[in-house]
Amino acid sequence: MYNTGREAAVAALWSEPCLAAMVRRLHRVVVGRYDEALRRHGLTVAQLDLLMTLLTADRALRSVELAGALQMDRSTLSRNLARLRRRGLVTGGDRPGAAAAVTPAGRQMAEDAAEAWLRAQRATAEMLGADGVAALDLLARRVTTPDEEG
Amino acid sequence: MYNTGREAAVAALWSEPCLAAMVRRLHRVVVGRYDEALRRHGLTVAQLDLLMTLLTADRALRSVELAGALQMDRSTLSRNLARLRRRGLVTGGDRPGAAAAVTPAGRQMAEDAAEAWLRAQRATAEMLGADGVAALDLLARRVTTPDEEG
DNA sequence: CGACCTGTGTTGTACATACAACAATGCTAG
DNA sequence: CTAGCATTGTTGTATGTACAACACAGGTCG
Repeated sequence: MYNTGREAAVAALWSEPCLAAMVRRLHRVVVGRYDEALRRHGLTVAQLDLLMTLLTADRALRSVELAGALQMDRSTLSRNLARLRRRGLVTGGDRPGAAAAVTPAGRQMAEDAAEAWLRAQRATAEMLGADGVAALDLLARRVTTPDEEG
Repeated sequence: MYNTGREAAVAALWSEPCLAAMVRRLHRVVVGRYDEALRRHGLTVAQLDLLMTLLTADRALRSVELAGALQMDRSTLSRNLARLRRRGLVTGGDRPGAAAAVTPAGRQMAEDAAEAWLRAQRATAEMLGADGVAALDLLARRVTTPDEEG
């Protein structure tokens, strides 16, 4: 008999829940909550994440390092950074070798959004449950590439 | 002393890892893997998910039901569906009350992609580990709204 | 029968994301 | 000092996502 691979794969596709589908659903639900909470502060959770990554880094980061830290594509980071730059929330990072930095205005924006962020953080933790938060921690570690810097 | 809320929130923002940031990172890494595996078959994992949701549903679904099942916005589903419709992979779902259905071509596309999907599924399971997969299962359940149909 | 309302799908706009291709920078070798 | 070259940032294009606002049924009530 001629088969195997394909038919087994088709059977699995029909019967096994797709891990990516689970991740996408989780993403829509969780990110949606944060974005809703942050909306009136004029930030998305993606933008806040970028700002906080820069603010809490132990040194100034170039674009490529920031992209590596966040495990996102250079081009994605370039556009995210450009949006914040246009609004005066970050400077630099727009030339090879130039580090990016959060401006005082950017820091102010982040701090002004802290309360809304914390409400979303708490509400989400409650939705997920303590074991859910632990599960997410585990997954985040599993997908995080150890940064190779010294 | 005057404070509390705001300063505590700012302190938390600086010290607590953001759950949404973890979810976003997980999303980028996992979905990226599936999309890469599926690319040469002309499908994204989002599209495959949509097709399989329709194919495995126990009855024909209208757009609003499909959006509910996937917990995504009506407008998002409308565009995703429109892309597949333009390629002849689904029909219907374009008028209030009209159910959407996968065409034979759409089904063929999904089945042709099954092996690539399964490779990504297995590789991802290995990356996450058995406990990671269980963790993701738990999270998916926690964010899934029980559909209220009867 | 016709005028509303309600629910459903689409469209305008904006953001997040990635791949491919391009541009700009800086280093290195000659 | 200049010509390559590798690295890094941007841009073109496409998808996925959501909110607001609009368009389009279908049902109800007068």
